[in-house]
Amino acid sequence: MLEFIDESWSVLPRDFYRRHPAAVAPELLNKILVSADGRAARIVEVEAYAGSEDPAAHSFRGMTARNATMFGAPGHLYVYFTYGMHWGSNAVCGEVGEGVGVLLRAAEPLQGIETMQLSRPKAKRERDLASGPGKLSQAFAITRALDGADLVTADRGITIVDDGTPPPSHPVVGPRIGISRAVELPWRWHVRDNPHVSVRPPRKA
DNA sequence: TTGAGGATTCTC
DNA sequence: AGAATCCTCAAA
Repeated sequence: MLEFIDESWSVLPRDFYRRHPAAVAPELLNKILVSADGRAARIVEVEAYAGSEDPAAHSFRGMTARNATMFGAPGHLYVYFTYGMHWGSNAVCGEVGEGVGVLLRAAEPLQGIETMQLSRPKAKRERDLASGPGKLSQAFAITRALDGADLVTADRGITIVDDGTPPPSHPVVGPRIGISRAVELPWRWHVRDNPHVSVRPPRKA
């Protein structure tokens, strides 16, 4: 099921994910999310969610029907639904039972851009395609059907690869977005000055 | 069974 | 700044 991966790309191995999400998250920057139908986008913004130690995590109060995937093996995709209309995509991290992961918040489209545009009819510009967790999921047509997909074996046609681009040496680090608890933890990382991150720099006064 | 709130996006 | 929109889960 890995025929759709470029020869020069290497799929991230299971052990890459088998760590604390705050360690995995910054290393996911500059990796590439790839789907079997030709979509590819460089990950430029991520957030860590740390299970029972993190009041902002879906998994903070233990396993439920919704977050069960988070408590499974690392390297799988945890997909959640929120605000009555949006999907969010995470890479499960840590060990089985920990309920930790990294939210993929934004990506820079590289391939299959026309397909992404079809999935995101409201996007006016390329930087609107995946510059937010809901947009990223929509650009890749990620819904509940992909919850639990194995990113390492690409069993459902989605994976994350390394094309040799290292993570940024000095990513921008700061508090997470859209949460009401544990707002102080600096668990959001993004590529500096990248126009595809979810929060645009404020215009100069 | 109920209802409050949500790891957001879009438009005004 | 406010609406959209419906799933989820804790509580009763």
